Amino acid sequence: MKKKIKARSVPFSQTRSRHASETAEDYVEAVMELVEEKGECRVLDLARYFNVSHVTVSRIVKRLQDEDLLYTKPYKPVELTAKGSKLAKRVKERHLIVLAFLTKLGVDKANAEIDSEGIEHHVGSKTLAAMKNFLK
Amino acid sequence: MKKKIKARSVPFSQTRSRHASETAEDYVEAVMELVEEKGECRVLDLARYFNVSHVTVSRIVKRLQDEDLLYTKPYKPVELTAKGSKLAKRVKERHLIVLAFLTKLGVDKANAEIDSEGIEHHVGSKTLAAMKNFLK
DNA sequence: CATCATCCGTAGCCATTGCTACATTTATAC
DNA sequence: GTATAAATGTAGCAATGGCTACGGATGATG
Ligand SMILES: [Mn+2]
Ligand SMILES: [Mn+2]
Ligand SMILES: [Mn+2]
Ligand SMILES: [Mn+2]
Repeated sequence: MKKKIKARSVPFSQTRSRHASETAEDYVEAVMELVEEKGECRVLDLARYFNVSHVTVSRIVKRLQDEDLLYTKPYKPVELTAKGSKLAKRVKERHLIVLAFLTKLGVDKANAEIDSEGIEHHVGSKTLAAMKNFLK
Repeated sequence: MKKKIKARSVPFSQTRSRHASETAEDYVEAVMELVEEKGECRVLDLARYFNVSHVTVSRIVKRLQDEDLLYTKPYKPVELTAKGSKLAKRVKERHLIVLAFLTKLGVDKANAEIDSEGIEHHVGSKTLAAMKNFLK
């Protein structure tokens, strides 16, 4: 009889799917923060924020506008749509929970900020609930 | 005076860098596990493991061979190099710690397996140490 | 209002990771 | 040994997200 190989395809498929939404999540969160801090969010603000070129930002903003998450016009600031704003709030809340969780776990601020920026996108509802519970 | 925008580029740069190593990490870990479980690791084993086509696997194996992590010849099994084996052990150990950590935190097995597959690549040495400490 | 610096768009390149379709090699069955 | 099945390779396409180079638009300065 053939040896059974443990099915591991589900976690990998889920991880790929999460990576596919990662850019959208980071961008709407960034736009929300930049609008709060500066009053408006320009392409170059996002480029500096993410440390990428303005070309990369411009193309991604266009795609997210097609997905109805962002709104902009040529040479105008980038704004959140209603859908984008809703997503941004969810994403930011999750990010803050992950950051607070790592901090309470004993990770220093700098490393908690670095690691939470990646971890946030891989935290499902069950894990998020467990983190919230730990924080109480 | 212009409002100071908090510098957030470091976490994003680090996250991009971690994503760039993610495929290599997952592949060497998979090869190690498949060799352990089946005796050898074929291209199609990896395709089923990751739930991607054999073409995707074949191209990635070629790249990782160039990076001296894997070794193979046409129509032959895929093997780990010394460098790949060393990386696989580190990666698998980290993965197991993250999985055990989530489980101890109260996350069910299925979700812990899904989330840990993505989270593992964003856990730095400080966070890993904090998780290990929590497990004690 | 003319100039200049800044911001932004476009063209075009690359790497990575997905895919289907088809060709070839290897292993299995008869 | 030959036919068939399975595994692997190759060709070629798409989406995403990096980049540089260049040119046009916008806004500030004088
Ligand atoms: Mn993030
Ligand atoms: Mn974030
Ligand atoms: Mn993984
Ligand atoms: Mn990730």
